[in-house]
Amino acid sequence: MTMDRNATLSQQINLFGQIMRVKQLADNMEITPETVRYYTRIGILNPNKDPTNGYKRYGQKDRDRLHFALRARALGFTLADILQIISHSERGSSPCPMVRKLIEHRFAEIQSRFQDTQRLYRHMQKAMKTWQALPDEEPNGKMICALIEQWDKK
Amino acid sequence: MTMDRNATLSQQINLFGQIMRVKQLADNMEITPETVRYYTRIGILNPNKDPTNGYKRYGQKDRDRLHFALRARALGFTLADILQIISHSERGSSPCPMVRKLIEHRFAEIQSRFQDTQRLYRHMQKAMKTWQALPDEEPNGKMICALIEQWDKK
DNA sequence: GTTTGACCTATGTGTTGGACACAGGTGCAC
DNA sequence: GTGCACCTGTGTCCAACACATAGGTCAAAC
Repeated sequence: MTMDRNATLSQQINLFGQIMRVKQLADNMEITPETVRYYTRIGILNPNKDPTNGYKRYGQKDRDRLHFALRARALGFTLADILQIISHSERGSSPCPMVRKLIEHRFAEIQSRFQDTQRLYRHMQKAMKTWQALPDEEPNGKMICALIEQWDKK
Repeated sequence: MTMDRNATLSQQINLFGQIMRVKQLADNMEITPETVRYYTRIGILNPNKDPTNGYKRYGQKDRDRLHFALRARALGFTLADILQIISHSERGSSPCPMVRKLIEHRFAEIQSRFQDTQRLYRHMQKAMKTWQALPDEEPNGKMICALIEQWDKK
């Protein structure tokens, strides 16, 4: 009954109701339309199509999925993980046990990434301090940049 | 004498001399041949070619460049940075002032990456703790995975 | 002398999570 | 009826490689 396709009106109504188009959904979730399109391409969202113009129509289910996806991503899951979780839950059983396993795995990854970045960060900090004192030098056939070449071995 | 357990005679001689082939250089620098090939493709290395078989021949200059590149990369420079530094130094002037500017830039990047990763890391840590206590639940049309959906709003 | 196996070549594709460009169609307020 | 924002599909690009394919080369073992 509230399904008219008068755009101005339906845009407002759809905020409470059923169907959104790309930009509207994107704005609503505070992401870009590109991201919505991308998630649609890889199957996280699957809108049906307005037969009159081919525009994608996103319903409540898509909003739920997108909402879930954005939270999961913020927790370190990959889009592939998310896809897997969704299709698992689609088949009726709880994906939570899988999620528990997945998060342990991702956690280990993030941890090692964190440590790598931390090492790099400290390395750069130290290098910057050392360099304050060092003079610039011309390249001399053996060295390309004195600052980097003379940085301590490993 | 006992340089490389599997090396042929000519390979051993070349370790003291001028010319190496891909794998030899890779082993020597402890990276993969793929990386050597990649750096060659993008111009960080430029070997000449053995006219008899088309094999790439890496000389001392390539070794210097690769050595430099690996150190610079470990300090957070991108390969594009490295390429720029090398070509700058090739033109005779010291790239050091450029390097100083570049590192400041990269440092800021690493710092923000570091903080992002750190946030994510703590976020996951907290989530994992919370989840220990939570029960698994079946998906119920509105929720896909209770663990993630009920995770606190940002 | 041939076969094995490790190496080499060039080229192309896949990875992650989108961003951006393009060419053209649609919707709607003015 | 014009202009603008939006939509469509397709394709390319980013970083830093890894991996696959198909074929050529080389030294040594049989």
